[in-house]
Amino acid sequence: MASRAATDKSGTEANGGRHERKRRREDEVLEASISTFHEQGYAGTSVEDIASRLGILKGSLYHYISSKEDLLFKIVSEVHADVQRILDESLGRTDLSPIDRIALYVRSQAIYNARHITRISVYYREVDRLGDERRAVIRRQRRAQHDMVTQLLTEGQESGEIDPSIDPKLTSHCVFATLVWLYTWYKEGGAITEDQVADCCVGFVLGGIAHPAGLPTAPAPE
Amino acid sequence: MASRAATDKSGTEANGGRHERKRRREDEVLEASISTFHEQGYAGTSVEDIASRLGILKGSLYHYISSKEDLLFKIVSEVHADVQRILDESLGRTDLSPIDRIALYVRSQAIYNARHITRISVYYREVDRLGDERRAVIRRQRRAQHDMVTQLLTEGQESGEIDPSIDPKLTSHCVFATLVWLYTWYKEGGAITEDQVADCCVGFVLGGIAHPAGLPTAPAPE
DNA sequence: GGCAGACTATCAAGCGGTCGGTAGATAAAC
DNA sequence: GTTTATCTACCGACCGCTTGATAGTCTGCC
Repeated sequence: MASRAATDKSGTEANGGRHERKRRREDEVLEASISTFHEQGYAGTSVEDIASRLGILKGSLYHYISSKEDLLFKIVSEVHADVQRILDESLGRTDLSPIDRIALYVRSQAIYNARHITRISVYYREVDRLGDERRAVIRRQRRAQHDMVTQLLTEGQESGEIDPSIDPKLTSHCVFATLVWLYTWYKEGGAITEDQVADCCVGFVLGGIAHPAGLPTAPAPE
Repeated sequence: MASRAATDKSGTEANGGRHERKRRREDEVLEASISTFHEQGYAGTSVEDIASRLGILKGSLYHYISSKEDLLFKIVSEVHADVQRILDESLGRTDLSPIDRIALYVRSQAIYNARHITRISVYYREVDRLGDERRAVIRRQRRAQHDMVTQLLTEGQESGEIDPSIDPKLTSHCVFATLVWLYTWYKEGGAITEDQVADCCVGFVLGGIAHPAGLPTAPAPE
């Protein structure tokens, strides 16, 4: 749904491509895992839970997977690739100004997140359940993404579009926050459309980084 | 630390108040649970893990707790009370304008979150592990908090301080996002101070909701 | 008839939780 | 001031159940 397009490479058959069907089943396994991990959490999900969702028994599921953690890693990797693609596509638009690139990125990512709540939720909540090495890999990749946004903010400051007084590193965390947090409150198929959500996020982020228009200084607490 | 003040009600003894010592131990149990839940997640934490952290055996820990879920509920309730207090204190400042109240709230909550990363992390990540009824209670309380911020944003729109084109309901989610997401990236005791974090959050949020043409008193160029 | 895909049976480990028991401090009784 | 009773905090073994994972068997499609 989210990542792979239907690239039929079987020459003769109409539907029953060998590898095609196997790949489709593997996608179903992944999909079932994502839903279950989303609902119950990784540690709270048993392999049997996933198997039940697929209508098979636990032992049968091991025909497709090598371990539970492997499953999580596959999910996280796949989502990461999606997120990276969105980031690359937006930041690669050198025909746009920095702030327009940010707007494009926020909009694209917001819509993706609204459309794939379960994936994003698992991607951000369950990384720590991976083994040490794999977790380190993901963390490094994520830091790279953070650096890309930070760099973009810095460019915007240099070009005079973005408030020069903000800290790009800290602020990019706020940008991610706005986007990621969607998974906790947005309901697919509800009254709020993806576009409304995207508009809200874009407006919030752009306002948060734009040149100050004489904002009031916050009073100190207490 | 976060919630209870030291109210010594033992009349005669200097230190060894009976109930005082028991209460202190209960706090240690809670503290150890918070740390372990934060590091390993609720489902990934065994009761034995917590007991080990306290230097006792699992069976002994049940002298203080009635169940694992009870422990989580106690933590969540305690943190919720803290968060509610911050919200009440900020929104109760009727001497301040709506936008100043928001700024105060964001600053107070940001500092609290930066100071209590582990608590906030557990509070927001592990609610779903509670039983149905308890989860419903917390969810209802949280929605009430959300409504309070939404209401405040609406007031700000009416008073002309806040961009009338934004959706208060959606935007308050963004405000919470900025604050809560802190637990994923801020490190206590690092190079970044709590004040820097708070400044960043306040700036980001105020920018994200401010009137696009600037404040009535300080109109912006462009 | 070969093989993918499902089932059955089983394992060792770990889980939350219970229970009988005890060492030591405290407090009351004599 | 010694004995007796009570309480707190903890131990360590155990129960019933679930877990992730493995191995062997059956079945039906190409």
